[in-house]
Amino acid sequence: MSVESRRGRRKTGPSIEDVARLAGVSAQTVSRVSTGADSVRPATRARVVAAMDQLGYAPNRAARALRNGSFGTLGLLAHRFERTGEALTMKAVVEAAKAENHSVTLLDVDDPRADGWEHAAQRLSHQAIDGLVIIRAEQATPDSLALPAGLPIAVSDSRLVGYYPCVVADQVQGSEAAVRHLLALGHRTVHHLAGPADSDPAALRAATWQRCLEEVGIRPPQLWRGDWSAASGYSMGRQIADDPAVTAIFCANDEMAFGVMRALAERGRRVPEDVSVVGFDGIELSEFATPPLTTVRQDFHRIGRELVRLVMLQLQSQAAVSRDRVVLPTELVVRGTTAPPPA
Amino acid sequence: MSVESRRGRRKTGPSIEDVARLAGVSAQTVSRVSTGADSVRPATRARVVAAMDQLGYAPNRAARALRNGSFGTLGLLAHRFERTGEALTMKAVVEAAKAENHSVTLLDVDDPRADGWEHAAQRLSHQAIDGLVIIRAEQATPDSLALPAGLPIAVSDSRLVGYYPCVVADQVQGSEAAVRHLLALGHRTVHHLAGPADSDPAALRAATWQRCLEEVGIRPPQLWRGDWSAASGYSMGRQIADDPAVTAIFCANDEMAFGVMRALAERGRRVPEDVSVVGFDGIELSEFATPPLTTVRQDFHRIGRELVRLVMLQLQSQAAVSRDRVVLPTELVVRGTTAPPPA
DNA sequence: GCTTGATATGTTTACGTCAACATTTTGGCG
DNA sequence: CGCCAAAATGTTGACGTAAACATATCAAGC
Repeated sequence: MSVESRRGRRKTGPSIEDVARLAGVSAQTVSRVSTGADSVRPATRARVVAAMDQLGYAPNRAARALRNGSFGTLGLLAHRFERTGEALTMKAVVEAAKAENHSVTLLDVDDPRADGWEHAAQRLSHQAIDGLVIIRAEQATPDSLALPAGLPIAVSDSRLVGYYPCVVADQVQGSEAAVRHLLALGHRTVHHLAGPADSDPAALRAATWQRCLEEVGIRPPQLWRGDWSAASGYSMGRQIADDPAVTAIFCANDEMAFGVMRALAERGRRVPEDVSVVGFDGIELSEFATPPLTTVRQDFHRIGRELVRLVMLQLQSQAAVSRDRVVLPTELVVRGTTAPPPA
Repeated sequence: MSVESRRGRRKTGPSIEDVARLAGVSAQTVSRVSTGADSVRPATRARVVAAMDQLGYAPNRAARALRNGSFGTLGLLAHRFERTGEALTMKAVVEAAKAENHSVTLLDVDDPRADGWEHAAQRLSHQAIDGLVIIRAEQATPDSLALPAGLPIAVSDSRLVGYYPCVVADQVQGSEAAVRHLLALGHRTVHHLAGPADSDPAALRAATWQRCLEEVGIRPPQLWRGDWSAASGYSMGRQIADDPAVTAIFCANDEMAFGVMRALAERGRRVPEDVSVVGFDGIELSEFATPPLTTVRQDFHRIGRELVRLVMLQLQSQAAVSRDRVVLPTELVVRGTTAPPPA
């Protein structure tokens, strides 16, 4: 039968019927073999399997999804997932989902500012997904996401925390460790290069930095703000580097720390002899900066795994899952960019 | 009706029938509105749309896929897609697919060495995809991928090139530019830190490096081999740095260049005064290394777009697409890590 | 060999959608 | 007003699968 004759449909592979005919059994028996279930005599099973192999049969997922009402697919909503942290989380999500026999469909949001999230949410309902993982939905607010009711969801750091089951890294602990480490080295104050204002983790890191200083009676200096990119770190760094009073900079992520370090180098200020720098995230390259970057490591892999766990939990027990956050520890990794201030 | 009563299926949203009933039309009319097609009187259309909104109707994608024989989904097969190059390509693939109204499903391969690709290919046939994009399938060979016949495919740099429609960056041109740049600066020879032996792009870069040297009568020195990671660059770099004859290193990617530069710094060899370093890829952070890394930029975004284009081409015209490769230019970006050799 | 209870297999049906075909309504024109 | 083509809407059926139910086959005990 030609492709055209089939009412405009694209050709599909051999069906369960074809296998049944060849194996001399009913379609249902083939289905039983295919789902691995139930009681099928070994001889029959072998015949069916042989027929499957011969025809190159593979179950039609659309039909299965329609029949079962589930797709075996999780949606992954993110923007800028080419960033290291997002990419690592994503990787873990895919792995964890695979362990649960689910695949992952990427849902991109190009410009979250311009109603991108709404559009993504709109498209969502048209997607074939059983659950949704949202990572770093920075500009998204609970209202802006008109999510289908009953769709299992888990979110990572973002404003959505508290509205959905969520997984967060311990921003506070990590930021405290970073600031206190610098103070313990003898720095009179610590400057902060924050992430964008609409980012929840950025706000948390900045607030913690401020509190840590105030707790020891230091009035926090002017806060600098970047957009997570190394380029923004560089352009801010050029300004920061001109202030001789600056001896310690806590950057809200590693990329910006790279930018800052380049700016410092260009201004002839040595790291760590003249200025100490701390990053956040613990990306692979942070270890291979010159000198290696002191940073706060987040376990992105575990974040991804936990996100999937939360979604699968909702998927399996219809019951609602606690909206409390799962908090994962962070860890200060002291390397070569921090030292006591110049005498 | 309760969820349980529905024969164990998970609940699905309102169906086309529900909308039809509420709007007082037939299901087919709702379908027409939903597909945007055909002739529906404005008044009728409005009634249907209102009913859709009221019920929060969204077409069931599984049913649509079953009916149409297509899923509106592309598969993206990769391993280590947390790497910068892969992540950027992926991002472009998702964007381009979205422009074609397709979503992207991630297919991970954990350990390509141990029959990972076969498994991935196996799972593939169980996936609900209309086409497949393979990026950097390093260990995969055409034979190891028992891909469903007739599945539109496009591959990026890998051994699969030549077997499927493919998109590659111009490794040769980029590598030539890098090596010749170093020679032009006056270096007596150029060392090479290659990628893993089973990588096609790595082999191409190494071969081009070798040829460029031989063409000007230089006998290529020992080749060093890493695994793309910064850590491998570092450990190789520690050995390379001990050889005082080394004044120029062409690294097969930027991450390894970072590792090499840290190793050089630890050994007290200055970049670029004592040793020049060139990377490959042009990742964001390369610009913010200290000093900024001279590298060969690849347009990952364009690679991703082209991959999708090739798949969509096959999807639309049943005709087979040329298996010739689409070659995209690369560009040497000279920054701060290259200089004439020490006198 | 016959009954019985278990185990293996077959038959029917519905999942939600949309192409094809059938039917009704609309509007233009004599 | 009535006729007819064109436009709008309705009816039917099939896509491939698997649950529910129905039937057939089997092994064991008497």
